[in-house]
Amino acid sequence: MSSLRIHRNSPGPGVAELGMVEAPEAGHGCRVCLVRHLAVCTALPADQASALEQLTGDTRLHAGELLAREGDLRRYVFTVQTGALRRTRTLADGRRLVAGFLMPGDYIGFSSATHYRHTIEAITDSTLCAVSHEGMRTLCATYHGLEHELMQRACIELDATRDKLMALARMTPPERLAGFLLDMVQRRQRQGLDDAVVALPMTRTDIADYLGLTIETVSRCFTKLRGEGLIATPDPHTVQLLDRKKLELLAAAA
Amino acid sequence: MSSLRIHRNSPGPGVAELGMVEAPEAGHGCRVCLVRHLAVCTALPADQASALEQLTGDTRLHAGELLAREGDLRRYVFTVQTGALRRTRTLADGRRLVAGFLMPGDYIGFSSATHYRHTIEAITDSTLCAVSHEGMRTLCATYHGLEHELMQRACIELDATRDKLMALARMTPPERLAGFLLDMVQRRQRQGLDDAVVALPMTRTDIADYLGLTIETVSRCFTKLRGEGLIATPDPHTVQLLDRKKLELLAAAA
DNA sequence: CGGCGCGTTGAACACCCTCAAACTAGGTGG
DNA sequence: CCACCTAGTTTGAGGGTGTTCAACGCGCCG
Repeated sequence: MSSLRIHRNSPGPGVAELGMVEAPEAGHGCRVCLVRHLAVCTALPADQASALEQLTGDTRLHAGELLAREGDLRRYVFTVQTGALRRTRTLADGRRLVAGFLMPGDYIGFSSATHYRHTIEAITDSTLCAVSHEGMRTLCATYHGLEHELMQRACIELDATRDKLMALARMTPPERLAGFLLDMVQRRQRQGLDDAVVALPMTRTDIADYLGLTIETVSRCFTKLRGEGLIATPDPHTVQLLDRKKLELLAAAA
Repeated sequence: MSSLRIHRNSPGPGVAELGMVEAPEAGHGCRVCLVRHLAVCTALPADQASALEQLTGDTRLHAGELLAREGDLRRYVFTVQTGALRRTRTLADGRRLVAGFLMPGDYIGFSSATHYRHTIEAITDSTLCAVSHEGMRTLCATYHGLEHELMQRACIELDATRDKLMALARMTPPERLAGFLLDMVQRRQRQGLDDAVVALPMTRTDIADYLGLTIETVSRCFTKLRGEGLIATPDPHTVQLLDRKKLELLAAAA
C-alpha cells in the first residue's frame, strides 16, 4: 500500500509485525526528541522515556512519498518530527482538497474511522514517530495524563478546523491567504523559529486546494498583498510579513 | 450574559452556584433520559445513574433564546435532549457562519478555549442536560470509560468537520444541499425516526450560512432538486427524499 | 537546446451574488 | 372580514468576482 519505512531503535512488542523494518537509527530516542515539548508525549513522565521508546519506531519519507492512502487500514498514529506533509482528498472528477498541512509536533491519529479518510503525503523529506494503536492503548491505560493530553489536542484541532470553516464559507480570497500566512508563521513560532519570514514548502496548487481557490487566484492574491506592501516574496516559497497588523485585520475581517 | 435557565431535580455539588435555578422538574432523571443511548453518558455504568444525576441540571430554552454568546466564559458542557440549536459566528461586517446544528444526543463541549468561540442559540424550544466542567472532571477521573467515550466522539466530530471542509471548498451548491439533506436524515435515523421525510427546523438563512451560500442560491437549489425529482417540499420546512440514490451520488460527486 | 514543472499574468466567460419584487402565511387591529 | 404588517421564501434580472482558458517567464535537467 503505502511506501512506509520504519527505522527502529529497539524491537518492542506490538509493532513487530511491521513491514519494511530497517536497521535502528543511531542516536535516536525519546530522550533526545526535538519535538518532545510540542508532542503529545509531554504528558508522559520524563523518566518513562524508555518505556515509550520500546513502543515507538521512526518513519522516514522522501518528498512526494505517501504515509497513507485514502482507504488504507489505520494501524499507527504518528507524530511529525521534521519536514512537512499534506492531508488530501480527491473526488472522482479530480477536484482536490488539502484538509491540512502537518508540521513538526503535529499528531496524526485523530479519527474515529478504521481506515484513512485522507491521503497523507510528504511535501518535503520528513521523519515521523510511529506508535501502533495497541501501543497507544497500552500507554493510555497506564498514563491517564496521556489520554487527557490527546483529548486536549483533539479539541484544539477541532477549534482550528471550525475556524477553517469560516474561512472557506465566508472569507474572500485575500482574507483566506492572509489567514493562512499568519497560521504558518504561528507554527514557526511554536518551533521557536524566526517569525518575520515564512517558508512555504508546499506548491501554489496545495495552497489553492487548501484555501478552496484556484492557483491563478492564489497567485493574484500574492500579487495583491505584495502590491499593498503587506508581504514580500523573495521567491515563491519564501514570504516576508511586512505589515503583520494589517494582515491580522484582513484575516479577522474586522 | 446568556438567558440560561436551569431546572434541577436535586441540588448537587458543583453546580450550586448556578444562576437562575428554578424548581426541580418532576419525572426527570438520567434513568429515564430519552437520549441516553445517544449521549456520552452511555459510557457510565447503568447503576451509576444516581451519581450522574447529582451533577446534572436541565436547561430549557425557548426558540430564539441563547445558550451562550461568543466570548462568554465556558462553565458547563451540555447534551442536547430535545429540540435543535445552531452554533454561529458573525464577522464585524455581518457575514455569518453557521458552524453546525445541534440535535438530540449531541454533546456541546469539545473546545480547548476558556470562552465560547461561537454563539449557540435555540432554533426550536430545546432542553439540554448541563454539567459543570468540575463535575465533568470528577466523572472522568472516576470513570475512565467516559474520557474514552468523549475522545471517541471528539474524533467523530473532527471527521465530520473535515468532511464539511471539502463541501465548502469544492462542492457545488446543489451538491452541498444534497449532502446537507442526507446528513439531516441520517441524524433522524439515529433517533429512530422515519427516514423518508426530513424536518428542517432552521430557516433558509441558516442553511445558507451553513453551506456558505446565499438564501437565494439555497432556494434555487431546492427548486432544482425538486425539478429533477430528487426531493419534494410539501412546505419549506419539510423535505421528502424521493430518490436517495441520486442524492447520494450528487453529494459524493461520484 | 528543448522539454518540463511551476508560477505569473491577461482576457473572456460562467456562476453565484446582489438587488428587487412578488408571494405566502401568520398575527394584529380597525 | 379585510386591511395591514412582518418574516420567510421564491423568482427574476443584472452585475461582479473567481474561474477557465491561454500565453508567457523562469529555473532545472537531460
